[in-house]
Amino acid sequence: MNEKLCKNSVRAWTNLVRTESAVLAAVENDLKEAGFPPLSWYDVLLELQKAENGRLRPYELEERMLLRQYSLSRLVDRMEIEKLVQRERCINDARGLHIALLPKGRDLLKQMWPIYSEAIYQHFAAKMAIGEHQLLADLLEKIGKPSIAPSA
Amino acid sequence: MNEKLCKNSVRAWTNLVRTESAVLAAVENDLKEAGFPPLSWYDVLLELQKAENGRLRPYELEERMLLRQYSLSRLVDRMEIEKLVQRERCINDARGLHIALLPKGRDLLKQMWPIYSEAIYQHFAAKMAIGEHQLLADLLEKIGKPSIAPSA
DNA sequence: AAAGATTGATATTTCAATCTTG
DNA sequence: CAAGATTGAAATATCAATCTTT
Repeated sequence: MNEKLCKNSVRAWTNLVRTESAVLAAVENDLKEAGFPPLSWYDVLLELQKAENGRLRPYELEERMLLRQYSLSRLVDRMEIEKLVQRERCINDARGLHIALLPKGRDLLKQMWPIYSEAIYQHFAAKMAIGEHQLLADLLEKIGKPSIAPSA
Repeated sequence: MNEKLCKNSVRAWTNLVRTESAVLAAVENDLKEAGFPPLSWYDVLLELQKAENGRLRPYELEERMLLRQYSLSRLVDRMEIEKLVQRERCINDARGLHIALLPKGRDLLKQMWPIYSEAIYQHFAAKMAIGEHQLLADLLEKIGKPSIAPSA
């Protein structure tokens, strides 16, 4: 152990990594069995749909999806081939692009949700009591935020 | 949404995936900056150390680490090259192997823990209040278990 | 045929440049 | 030079087939 970490901290950490991995694999598997692409594709489409005008700059997508630049660049390559999204030159800043959601991408989003939501329910939500969903959501949100006031 | 999923269920799911990904990336980054191999190497070494005689069958490691057979096979290849572990023929069952922890692997485990535990503390444990560590650990454990009595 | 494990071919991710514009 | 984005080469992960033993 470590002077700063108690048994429950380590147990929480281990469970976070193992549980996420197991549930995510189960959900991805359900999507694949239904003939759908990976969750990362869904995430791109969803972020674009939530955005104003159905388009975002690559760096905005990277921030929201926690991806590296080069990962996203190649993900967009594949999605562009399938006509789900489309790169567009940016007017304000000639260094940049917009990634735009295409109709086929909007359709895929709609088709995937029934399978995806059922998988989330089966492999994740159904395991907890009602109040625990909010409890878990709040706890995890806390972990994502800075722990202490940023020092100079 | 979906008739079965409420807003908090979806929020919990999203936070689980995003938070795990962000914290894991931060921890992996600290290990790499200290010149250490990825966490998956640590996990293999730790499971072997916890096991009787410091050795396990590949399929036992796969179960404990949630890896596919072929992933582990190649992971062990790399670790064997570094003399951290060693494959040994299995006496009882000639189809199988044992993977044995070597002294160099035991040392690496010891050297990595200070960096690893500090990273868990900084990026994860320090974000929560004392009682919340156990709360989170228990909640996540629940999700890993079967939801209903298995039907026939 | 099933269980334990590995391997060839392919897809994806990662690192380290690279290119273009602000 | 820094920011936005991409790319070649190398590392890793995945799928499907394979091999050996039960």
